[in-house]
Amino acid sequence: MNQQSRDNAPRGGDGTVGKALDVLDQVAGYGRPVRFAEVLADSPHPKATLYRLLQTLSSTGMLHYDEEAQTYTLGLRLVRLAHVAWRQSSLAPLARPFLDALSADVGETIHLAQLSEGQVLYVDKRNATRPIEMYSAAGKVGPGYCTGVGKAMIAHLPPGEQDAAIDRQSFHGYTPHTFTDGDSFRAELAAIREAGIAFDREEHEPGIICIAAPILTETGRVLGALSITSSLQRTSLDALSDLRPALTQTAARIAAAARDWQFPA
Amino acid sequence: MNQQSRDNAPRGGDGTVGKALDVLDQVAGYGRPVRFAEVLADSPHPKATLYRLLQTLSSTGMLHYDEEAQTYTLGLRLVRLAHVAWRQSSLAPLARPFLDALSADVGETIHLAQLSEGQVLYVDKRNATRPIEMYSAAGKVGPGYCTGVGKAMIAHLPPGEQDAAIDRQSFHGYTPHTFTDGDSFRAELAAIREAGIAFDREEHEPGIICIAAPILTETGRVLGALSITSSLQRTSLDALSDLRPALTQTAARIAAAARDWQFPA
DNA sequence: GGGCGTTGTTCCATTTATTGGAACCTGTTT
DNA sequence: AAACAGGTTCCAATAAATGGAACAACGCCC
Repeated sequence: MNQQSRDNAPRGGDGTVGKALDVLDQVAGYGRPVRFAEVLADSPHPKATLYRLLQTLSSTGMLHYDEEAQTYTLGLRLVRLAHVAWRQSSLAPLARPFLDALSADVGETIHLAQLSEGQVLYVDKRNATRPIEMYSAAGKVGPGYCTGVGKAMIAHLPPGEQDAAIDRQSFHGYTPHTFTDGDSFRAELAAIREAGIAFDREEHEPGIICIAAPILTETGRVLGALSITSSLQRTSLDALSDLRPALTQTAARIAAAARDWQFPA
Repeated sequence: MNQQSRDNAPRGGDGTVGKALDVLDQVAGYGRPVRFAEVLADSPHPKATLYRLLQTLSSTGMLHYDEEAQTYTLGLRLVRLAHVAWRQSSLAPLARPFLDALSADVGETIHLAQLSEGQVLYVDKRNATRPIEMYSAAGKVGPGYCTGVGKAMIAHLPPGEQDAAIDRQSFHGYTPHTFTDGDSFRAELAAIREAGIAFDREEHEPGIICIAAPILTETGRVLGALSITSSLQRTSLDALSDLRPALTQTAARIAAAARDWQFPA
């Protein structure tokens, strides 16, 4: 919620549908029921326009209007759609056994992420102590420019998409180590592409470091990224680097599984 | 997927946004990557219109277009939105402890459902043997007119919404016991409202029976429904009826929790 | 290798929906 | 009673969606 409002810059732009979906994102951003006036205050649209957008979204089931409380909440139609989206376009169901194996192997926190609108969407997670509840991890969003997984994915994007992704970054300085401008970030991306692996050197949270590898198809397309995260209190970047073989091997296995598993039809 | 294609009649209708969302539903309905021509074949829209609709949805991140395979899949933006929708407008997170208690108490399969567009959306589930994986249950959709939870919810809808919900039913005869027309269904609804409880007498699947109770606010608004399901091999409707107190008590507790838990803000 | 059907994409005048300023309700406060 | 804020409706100007048809890009069969 805090960093979401900072890094979210959806600007779907395109036509009426884009505007409607932006409103949807906005309502989602509150994370709680909201009244018309609240939405209006944060909206670029005039009153009547926003009113009808909300009405349209409600009548289509994407939003739910609570007449008692006069508030809008996200609709159940979204949950329905997302269930399909999850199984269909997320690596999580497929990668699960590989994550389990890696987790048992290295015993550190593991993230599986994909790129959504230039941001990092965590689709699965493993914790050292005990596995964290699955759905709570799915759907969490983080910045792309200062996380290991984000940098690993953006670094391996084709040039055009990479530029688009960089344009979407907000470059907020979370820590002294955060890249805060496009130029130094591009240099970092080049280094990552060279090395085939990305590090998070306390760029998002102080004391938190990680090593991340992209998950790529045979043709080099970015499917997602995998990371092993820890803290400086427990380990060091050098020590994390020792886990690189396990990490890249798991990433390769997930990529292979993704290739074999298109269309059971 | 099988019964989904039979009972799905979203017809969001309203304006351009409604059409776009219908296309989204359609793509979701395939449950796999689809090509343009496939979508076109099942679409009421002319080629050019559908083309731009898909383009718009892709550019907004609701759909993802795979250039390699030339296929459309649901986009990750949906997963992102749905995560919020799940926590915000689903009873599941709140009802979880009560479901656990009921499950431990009665030892039968338990469903927690909500009404979405006239259909039943299962938002949580407990199994007698061992708890089923949570997310796989969330998002599953079933018919409203031949499930215990569906009938319990529709029976307690205010008249206008009830009519709208009945209009959305497809009344497919799954079994000899299924209600297949609006009139007999309305009579059943009246009986359910009278009794305060609904039974599924093998109306959806042969041999499967259940007892279901609505979850209502103090003002009588339908929040969802709760059911205990079993099979005729293991028990009977009479035996299930004995569980009625446990069921209604749990439903009441969930309703109370929902009342207390609006806006922690 | 040249026709030829299939699939996907673009064009553009017509049609239709969206827009937003302003007026209008409705319940609440001073 | 009057002022007020949050909601809702109207309607002509405006911008977007529409879809028929023409166009491009393959792959396939002869």
